Amino acid sequence: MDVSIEDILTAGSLSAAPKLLGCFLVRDFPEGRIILKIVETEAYHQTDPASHSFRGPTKRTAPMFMAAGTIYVYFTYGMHYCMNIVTGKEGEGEGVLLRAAEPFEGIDIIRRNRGIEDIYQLASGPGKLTMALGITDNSLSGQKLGPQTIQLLPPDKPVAKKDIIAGPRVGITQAKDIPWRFHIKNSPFVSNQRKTKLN
DNA sequence: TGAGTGATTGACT
DNA sequence: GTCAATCACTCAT
Repeated sequence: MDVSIEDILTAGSLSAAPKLLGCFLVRDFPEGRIILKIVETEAYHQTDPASHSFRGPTKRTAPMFMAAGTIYVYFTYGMHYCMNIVTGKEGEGEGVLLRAAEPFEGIDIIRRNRGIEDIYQLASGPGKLTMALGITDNSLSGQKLGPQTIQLLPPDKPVAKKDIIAGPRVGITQAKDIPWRFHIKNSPFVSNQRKTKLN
């Protein structure tokens, strides 16, 4: 079964988020190539009040309304960047937040980007993930995935459905039956969830 | 024009 | 387990 990245992304965020698990993020540095395997994602949709796109496009969120495959980087909490991949059709304001990844190749370079050694801490959170990828500003926001930026490659073998955990977020009133958050079962690389209210 | 907010992290108790 | 740091962006005056 051959599923292209394009097929995954154009299907919409709720469909794309679980399918992006196991995909690889590739970025080339002068020192070499780094590869990270996505282990945790979160879907965002214009109908989600928590989504940046909820109130329509602004100067900051404009990339989220661009074509599928566009990178949307935003700055938050005064110190952290988060990376989204735009999904769905142009103008829909859908995206998938990359929350955590497993270092796969170029670990030395990732360690240098992060400034720490612990492999389980290299990309186990949205802010850490961007840092591991060498994202230190929002210059990638609005650009397309690709060799000049960051490449997204399909999984070597698709993640089995039984190994994907879907967790609905709490605290939202709309579409609360839809699970927005996905991660790979038993992966030690998923983000630290101490702060999430998963009662 | 200014106050409030937040899809987090890491340091400290 | 608790809390401060820090700033772009939004919304309300």
